Amino acid sequence: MNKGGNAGPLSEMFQRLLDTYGPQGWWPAESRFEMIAGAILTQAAAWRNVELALDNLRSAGINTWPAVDALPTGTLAELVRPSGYYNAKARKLKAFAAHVCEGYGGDLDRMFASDTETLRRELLGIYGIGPETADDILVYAAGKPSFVIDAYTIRILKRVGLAPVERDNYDGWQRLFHAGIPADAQVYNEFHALLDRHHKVACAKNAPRCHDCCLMDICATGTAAVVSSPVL
DNA sequence: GTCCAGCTAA
DNA sequence: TTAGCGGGAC
Repeated sequence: MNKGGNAGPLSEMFQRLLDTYGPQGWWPAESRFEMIAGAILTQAAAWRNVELALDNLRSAGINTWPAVDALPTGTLAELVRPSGYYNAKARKLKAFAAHVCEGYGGDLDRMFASDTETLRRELLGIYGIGPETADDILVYAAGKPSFVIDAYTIRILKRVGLAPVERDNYDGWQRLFHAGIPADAQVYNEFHALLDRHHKVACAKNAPRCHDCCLMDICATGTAAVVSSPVL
């Protein structure tokens, strides 16, 4: 038994990434409202475009869930247009607003008072909140340890040579992290942010820059890529 | 023109 | 399991 799970390959990765890039200071939003709205708006969209949508909401004075609750869906859709899928996303924002307003009088602290698993199930029951968005909200708004899995996370881990014990799906990958890293919201927060950073600077989907990658010596793909094509 | 990518509904 | 939802970057 290793001390607090600190000797496993995931903890090794975390330390390497932290030493290389430093703390990332996530979530990149101005307020808890913008954090949660951003988590919904960033579904299948680049954060750059989400910022344009958040700017529109801010300019329109929409900065609370009761304000979203009171806004017509069509008006909301026009404001969030830059993030794409704007009609669907307006409906999702309205669903979250209705939930927090009708169930908790618009008070997020009251909604987030329950334990991690209870809150996660509750979030997944809201229209438009799937596993990744639920975990974004749990870690970055509620401060609860529920590891965020995204396409970048899975791509980097597969290249390094790690895989879930069970199914190759969201829950399987999340269980891999929960088994290998102590349940600490701050650590989950930082690790996910570092994986995003690593994807941007080194482990991109196409043409990863394996030279000077900080994980090179523990990466199954990187070491092979040096002598062949760097594209997986 | 091609790529990117989470969720719902069927 | 797959189609539909849409924008912006390149």
